[in-house]
Amino acid sequence: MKEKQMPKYLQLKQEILSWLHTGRLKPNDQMPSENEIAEQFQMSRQTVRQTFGELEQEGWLYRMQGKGTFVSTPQTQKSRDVQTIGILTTYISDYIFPHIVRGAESALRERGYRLLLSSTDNDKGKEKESLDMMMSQPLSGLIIEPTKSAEGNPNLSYYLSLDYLHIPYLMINERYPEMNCPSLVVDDEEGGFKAAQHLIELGHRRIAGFFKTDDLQGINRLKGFIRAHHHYQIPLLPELVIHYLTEEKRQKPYESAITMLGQADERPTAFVCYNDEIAIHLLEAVRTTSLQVPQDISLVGFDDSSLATATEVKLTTLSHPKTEMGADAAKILIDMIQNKRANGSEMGKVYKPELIVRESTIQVSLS
Amino acid sequence: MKEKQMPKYLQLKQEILSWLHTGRLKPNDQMPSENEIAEQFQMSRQTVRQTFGELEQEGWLYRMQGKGTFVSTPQTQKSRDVQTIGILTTYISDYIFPHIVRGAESALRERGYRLLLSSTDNDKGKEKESLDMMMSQPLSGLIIEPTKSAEGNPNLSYYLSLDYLHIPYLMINERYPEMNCPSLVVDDEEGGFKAAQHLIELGHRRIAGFFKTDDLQGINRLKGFIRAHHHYQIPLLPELVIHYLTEEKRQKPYESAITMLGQADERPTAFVCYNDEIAIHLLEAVRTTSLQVPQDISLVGFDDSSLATATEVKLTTLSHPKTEMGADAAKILIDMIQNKRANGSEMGKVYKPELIVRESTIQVSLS
DNA sequence: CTACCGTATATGTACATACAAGTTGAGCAA
DNA sequence: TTGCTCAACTTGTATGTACATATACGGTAG
Repeated sequence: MKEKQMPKYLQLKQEILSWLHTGRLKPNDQMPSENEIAEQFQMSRQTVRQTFGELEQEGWLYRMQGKGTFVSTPQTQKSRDVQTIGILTTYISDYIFPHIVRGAESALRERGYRLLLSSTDNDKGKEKESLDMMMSQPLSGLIIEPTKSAEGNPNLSYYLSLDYLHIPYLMINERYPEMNCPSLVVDDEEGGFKAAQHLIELGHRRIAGFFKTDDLQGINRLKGFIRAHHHYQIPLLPELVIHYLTEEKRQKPYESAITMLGQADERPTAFVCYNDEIAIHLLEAVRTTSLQVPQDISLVGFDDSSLATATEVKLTTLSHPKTEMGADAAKILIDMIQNKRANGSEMGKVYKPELIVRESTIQVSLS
Repeated sequence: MKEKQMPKYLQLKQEILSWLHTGRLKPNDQMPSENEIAEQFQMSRQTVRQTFGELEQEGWLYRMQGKGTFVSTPQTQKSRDVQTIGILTTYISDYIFPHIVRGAESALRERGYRLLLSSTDNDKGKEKESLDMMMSQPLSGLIIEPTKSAEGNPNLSYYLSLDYLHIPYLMINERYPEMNCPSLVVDDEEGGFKAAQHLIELGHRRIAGFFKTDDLQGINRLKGFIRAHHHYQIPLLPELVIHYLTEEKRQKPYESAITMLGQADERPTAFVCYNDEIAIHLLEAVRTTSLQVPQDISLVGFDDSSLATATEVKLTTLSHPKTEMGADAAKILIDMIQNKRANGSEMGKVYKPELIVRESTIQVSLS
């Protein structure tokens, strides 16, 4: 009797599970009563109860006092094959993130994955919290848009624990060389270059730049902006380069622009803006003076957001993959999950931004 | 002895859980043996086993045959109490939904819940799919923004299964009287009324309305628009009321507006638009003629989105709670979960939209 | 027909006992 | 000291009983 190795209550469990799997018992069927089973299998009712107790815990059965024991409905039992993927983003509602999330969501849904969403509000503490909550239940993969990237990677050690748990992850909008994961980024340096190049080719020589410098995105755009000046051998005037922090975005660029526009003799003829939001903001600033866009000031934004075409003067801007990036992230992550390639920084992608010329930039009058 | 209502094995469970929470027992501490507990609490060893069994199932304890019973390490135990809540929305990236999601997400995260997000793209089939995937693992609650509401509730039977599973849910932006759940809605009829009222009080008499009529939101706004005309005894000209479907939103309102503006003698003096997006669109339409906003045409939008202030002429519009609504939905849902009130349509909320007067509406010249 | 009351039967709680099986450490023998 | 046995613990399995409590159903009084 080799089967004796398995305790009776487990043998009974196997037997009942086979009834369920073979369809001998269907959802909502009533089980034989505890006493019936006990008699049939020549065991005591308490042992049957032990078996039923485990099967109830695992969701196969449910019991109703006075009525009997029943088989659970399928959705409660076979919950196994849907996997979950998390997205950790900085600001859910701002700007272009909804488009990224949308791209990822639809790609995931098509492939039968669920999406967990959490935002960090660019707060390291919240980032840790969010990671904790996400990993509280089985997670198949994670898409991360990191927090405050220009200051390094605060939760690095935390992300490394993902490696330990063999949870594949990738990063969007940012790349950390020290982390061995794919990253999907826009070549912001190229974007900054193209923005400045476009204006220079239109004859502009005094170009102001407004860049948020507490994330790598802003710093890279600024780098490209500077490189274009060097490349075309245009002197870059320090007083025309404004950098600001996230907290200052409502005031500093606006006020700096007003100040610049007040100096009639050394006034810039074009603005390159960190993104469309700031561009719209500076468009306002220009309007408060007697100057006009694009006649007096040409304006270039970034990201090709919905704001860019909402204005009367449609913004010239640089494209951002948005939805495509989200969808790509989802696809690559699923590929990593299915092929068990938990690392693979070679799977990343770099998107080249395209210049979209609209109405906010014109040839400068050669006087 | 009122406490006698609770079975002994549950009383013991509470007691032991309190030991864990107060730190009297720390992770990896050894528990007293089953016999010791049995003697201390004057109960049989079997009863203690029943308690220990549940606590082990729930991850608080682990047992080693021959050695004893021990307290689990934190990561193993508290993985239990993170619950998941789903949001089912029509379009993730459009317009105001990101703000709703953001409000809900931050309220949920504060309270230790995770957020599952899924969008339906206003497709009944996808709605069913999304529901399936969401419920494939334990779900504590669901926030639903229903699909195509003006045509009835296609997946009604599906939602009723939520009742059966005792999953609390609520609806936002829409109310179905036949469903016994709370709903958070904006009083769109009131909004439509206020928009028209504002223009009427500014002296406008020929007011055109553009309404999307394949959801209740649009129909209610239209209702309010009509009611205002009746209330002020202004004749409502049928040719000035345009209704369109979601698929037509890019062409029909725009073209209708152009046509209207072409008729010099019977030209309307104001537009009420279904939302800010259409308002911006019609602002474009006006610009293509030689007319101006607000001098020739006053314009009222809906929802107070970011688009409303992106334009040169800031839009007069009606407020929408957005973030607040998302946060409220999350709070109410958590309340329902914690108080086991699976039904409770009385917990809903109706938001009164406020008129936000900006630059796109002016007093009509009394000629 | 309705309201009420048993009865039968189901699960829920509680206790007692017995033995199996794994762990530990004391104590003894080589 | 080393290696062994064995007693004394632990948890695991199994069975027995008893009573509480919820449900369904049939019969009876009104």
